[in-house]
Amino acid sequence: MGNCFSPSTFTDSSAEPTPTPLEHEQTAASSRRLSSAAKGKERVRDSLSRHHRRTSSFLMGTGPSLGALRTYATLPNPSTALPPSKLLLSTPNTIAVFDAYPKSKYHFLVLPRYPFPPQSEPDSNRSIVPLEALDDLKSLLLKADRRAKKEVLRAMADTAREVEEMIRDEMLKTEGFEWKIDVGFHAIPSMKHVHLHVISEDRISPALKTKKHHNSFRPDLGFFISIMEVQRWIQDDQNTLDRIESLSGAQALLDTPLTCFKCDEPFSNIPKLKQHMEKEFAKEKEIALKHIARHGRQRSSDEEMF
DNA sequence: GTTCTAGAAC
DNA sequence: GTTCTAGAAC
Repeated sequence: MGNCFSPSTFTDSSAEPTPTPLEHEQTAASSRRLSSAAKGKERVRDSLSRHHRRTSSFLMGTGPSLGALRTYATLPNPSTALPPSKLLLSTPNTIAVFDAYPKSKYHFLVLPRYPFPPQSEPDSNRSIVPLEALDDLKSLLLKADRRAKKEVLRAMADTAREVEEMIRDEMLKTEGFEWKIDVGFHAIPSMKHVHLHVISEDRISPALKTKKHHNSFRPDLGFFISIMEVQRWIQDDQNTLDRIESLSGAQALLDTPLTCFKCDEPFSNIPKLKQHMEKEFAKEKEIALKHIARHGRQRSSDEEMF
């Protein structure tokens, strides 16, 4: 696997800079300003409607960054269309991609593909869910039938497990020990197309810059929802509308005061928290490496991981 | 989702 | 004076 897996390459896979033709348009417009008042008004109107189209496309998640996942998920052949710097793996029903702005040392997204064929015929172009049901978790809960929900979530969970194994291999290679990995959804995502985060539990990354970043991945807060919890909702037939209401109410959780989610220590700003997370990781690594030196392994064979 | 930046916090 | 956050723009 080599360094194609290393977090440092994540930054290479980050989204292309947003093209900004606005400046050019304005220059061209101003050079013609005196030629004709009527044409001038026309240009202003054009420019305004272009601006509106662009703004609304961002809000609808079809812009260059907010709509990227939908583009990936609907590719007929992701492994030829996407470079290895973006695509980790693909199956008939799912793909796993590098998060363009990883919030930990390892951070991937698992997406259901569309069309999403039934497991019985993986090569068919038939989809057991409409595309609208794959907009986000809420849409999946509302617009897919129970059987399809379970199938989509199971396919995503299976791929997430595969991604976890790859991450653990890499952890062992680069740090000499393995640490926890979280698998879950954001209650309120900002990118279109339902995506499952597979993220190592260290929160050490240059792209983690704000309180909201940190809070949105806290495993204990409620904004980050483990896939096992979502699968329980469906398995136990819990009221879908109640679950969706709880998702919508999660926005306020992001304003929770900054504390280390491992030891609860409060911090007055992000740089201080980031320093602390480095220390937490160093401490965890030291303990794990000592344990391995003593026992020849990180966990005993009859013990559950973590 | 990120970037940019004004002004709050220090 | 510098650091940092939060809100608007994209």
